[in-house]
Amino acid sequence: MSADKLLETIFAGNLRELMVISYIVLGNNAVTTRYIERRFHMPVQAWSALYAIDKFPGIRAKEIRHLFPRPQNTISRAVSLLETRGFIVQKPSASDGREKRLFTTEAGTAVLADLIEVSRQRQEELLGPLSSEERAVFFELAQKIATGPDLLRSAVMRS
Amino acid sequence: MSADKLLETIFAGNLRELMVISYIVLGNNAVTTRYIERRFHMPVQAWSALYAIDKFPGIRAKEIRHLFPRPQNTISRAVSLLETRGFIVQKPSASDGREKRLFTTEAGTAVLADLIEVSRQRQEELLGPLSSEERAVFFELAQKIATGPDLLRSAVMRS
DNA sequence: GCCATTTCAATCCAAATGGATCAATGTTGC
DNA sequence: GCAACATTGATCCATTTGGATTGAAATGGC
Repeated sequence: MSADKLLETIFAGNLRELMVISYIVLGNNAVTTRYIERRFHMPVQAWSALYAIDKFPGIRAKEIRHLFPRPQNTISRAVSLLETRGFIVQKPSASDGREKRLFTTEAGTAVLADLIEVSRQRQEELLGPLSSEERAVFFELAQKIATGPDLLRSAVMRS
Repeated sequence: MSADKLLETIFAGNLRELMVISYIVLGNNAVTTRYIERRFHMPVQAWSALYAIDKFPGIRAKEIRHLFPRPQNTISRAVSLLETRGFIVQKPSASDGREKRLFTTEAGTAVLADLIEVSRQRQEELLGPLSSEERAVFFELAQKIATGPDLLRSAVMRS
């Protein structure tokens, strides 16, 4: 059966919304992850962390998790990698000795500019099928889902 | 800074669409993946494969990749796990000795029913913030993105 | 002030991942 | 018909992952 036919059937089932989201993300990740690793020699979570640190100078590692919900040690390693590369510096927090405040360096800002530009282009490509009105609607609805009460905590799938 | 404030800022940036999609998926995966592993003792890609095999009896391993774009060996291992568990059987294709046609067993169908039910409930939970009209629009737009020409092949991020 | 508890981030290590290779089978060109 | 090439799916193995633990620092109860 052709790929199109397979997709059409899956996207007509009960789980269509989960399926379509999963498909978009698996498909996009295959492209994006490999590219970023090849060109920038860092895992995606490192660039995510760099983006967060640049947007919020002085952010703490644990706060990055609020933006990119990944395991704690993943962030820890990403931060450590960014520091090794000289893209960020860590300054112990004045108010709490356990915390480290994170800041981008000039080198970090420079590499981030490239990362952002290529990501922005990729975003245009990905959303190419939508008109600008559709795109705005899509974002609005996705934001509602993202900020909904049950995204991170499920009653159905409670652990 | 509060988690809400952080998100608000990120969702106001240039990369807002990528950020919101990434946030939804990372957040949902943290919940879903752990639950499925604990309750069903299988990785997510195994249940995806089971779902595909049940929807398309006789599907080949390579075709599953069209539905769930994962590395080939990931599918291969998932299929092997499902067979070990007795959830599927493999029958060598009559027309091509390399191919194996995949079929669910009764045990496979039974466990899949539970998986589908809990996934459907999770889907309702996740999409709870949307009205049914919004939900239909969201799906339609997501499907456009999913079936767009550049999802799996990027000009910007060509490897 | 002191001990128990909590919180932050680093590290440990068993398990999973995925790019690369391989073996088996099919297809093509001649 | 056969040699070169392509395709399917399994396996290899170096790297990554993430749950669990640890260590260090802060907080709370009394």
